[in-house]
Amino acid sequence: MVSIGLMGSSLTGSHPTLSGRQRNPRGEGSKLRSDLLDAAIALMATHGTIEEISLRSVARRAGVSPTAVYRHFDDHLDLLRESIDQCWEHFDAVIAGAARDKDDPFDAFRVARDAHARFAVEHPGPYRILFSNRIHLDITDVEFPEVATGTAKLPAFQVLLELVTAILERNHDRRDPFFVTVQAYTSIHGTIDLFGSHPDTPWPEMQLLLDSLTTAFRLDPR
Amino acid sequence: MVSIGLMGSSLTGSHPTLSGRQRNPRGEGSKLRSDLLDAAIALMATHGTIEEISLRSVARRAGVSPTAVYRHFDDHLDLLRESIDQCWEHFDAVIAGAARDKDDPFDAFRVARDAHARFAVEHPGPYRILFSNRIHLDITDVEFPEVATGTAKLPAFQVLLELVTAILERNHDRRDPFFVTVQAYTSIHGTIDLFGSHPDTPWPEMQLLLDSLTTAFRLDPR
DNA sequence: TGTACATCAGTGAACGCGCGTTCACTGATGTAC
DNA sequence: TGTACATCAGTGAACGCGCGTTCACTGATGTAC
Repeated sequence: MVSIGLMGSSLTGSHPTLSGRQRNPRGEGSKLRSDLLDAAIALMATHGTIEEISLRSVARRAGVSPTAVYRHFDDHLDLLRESIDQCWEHFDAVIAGAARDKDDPFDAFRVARDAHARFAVEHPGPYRILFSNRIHLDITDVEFPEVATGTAKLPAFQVLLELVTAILERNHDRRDPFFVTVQAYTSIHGTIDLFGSHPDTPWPEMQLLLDSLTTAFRLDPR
Repeated sequence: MVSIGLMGSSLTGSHPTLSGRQRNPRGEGSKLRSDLLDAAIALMATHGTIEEISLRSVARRAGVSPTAVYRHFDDHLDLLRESIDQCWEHFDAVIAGAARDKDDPFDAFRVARDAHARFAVEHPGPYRILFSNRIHLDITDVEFPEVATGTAKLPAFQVLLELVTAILERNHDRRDPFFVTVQAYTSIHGTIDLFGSHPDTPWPEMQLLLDSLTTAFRLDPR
């Protein structure tokens, strides 16, 4: 197993409704900040939509009054934004952590790919919030802007890109690594997303499907 | 072009805020029903999330008082459910309509695939609402249940399945048509979804990507 | 060593808002006699 | 042909709720003198 730094975090859903909370000692007020972020991420797990996560519900979950939130965040939106950033960090750490152990790029790719899928299966709420197609709609009064999408800062994608580059080199394959990575990345995501959105459809085994995609994109050793 | 039955529907975003509406004549009260569904779908286009579509906003959009909604729908949830069903019908009609014209299964597959992508690009809000991974979370008090997912009634998928079956037969390809269709379907969806959720990333041309996927899955004539 | 005070980590009441839903109603129009 | 009445397509006021945010506050704790 890999040290991914989210054991004990609320992503694992371990501590449910921490109430009976007592005031932080002097100088450690910023602990509430991370408690609130954890609470928000825990709520992602049960809601799967940012819009449903209210400031008050986060405060409630953290065992604190709504007004306390304003000591650490500008407003509701700021709280959500920071929570999502934290969630991305978890995700990226999982992918990068999984790949780090393997020397062989073929192994590393498979492991990273599976880590991506496992994250999505184990944390469907956060995954949905991170990835789910929140499109730029040309309206002016957007209350929930494109918090999740950020400009091209996709460390998990970068990891895959490096691995694919190494694989193509090993295979003396002249295809464009970026293009192939996009193929792989979108396929992995699409598989996960459709499995999640149509759970009643009798899909094939996900592992089988992921393997078949890797083969179709010629990312196996040849 | 294909007759897909959504010209003039609010999916096209044509009529903006129909107010100044006057009472339907006797016996035609059910016109309001479809007006309300149209209004709801129009709001999908600007919101991209069911949770943000309130009963009152739909009524407002249709130029009618909130209480009028109850003449045609049980409650808020019923209204949303029906709207989404209507939206699925639009989508399925687009895919089926696109494929119907072509005799050659290779052509038909490409056209259906592109129609899927075009729908997603042109109607990102509805597409997101239809497809976006609303996972079954094991909580009891779900206010917005799995309206979008329905059990395996995916006519658009069925269309692709038939085309892939025909293609494999033509190519004397012994692979399982269902499995290959899943590969193709998830890849198409994944591409669309990631393009939508990371619009700032400099992805390759979508058409290029879709073609490359078709090739990778060996769905071209050989 | 004692005490005044500043700082820190919060709380609690209150606000205006939009929401889903209820209830009693209005007023035009077709129909039975 | 005239009129009473039922039906239909809605309206408008009111409710209780949770929300984001504001404001003034509380009470424990460290620190300066």
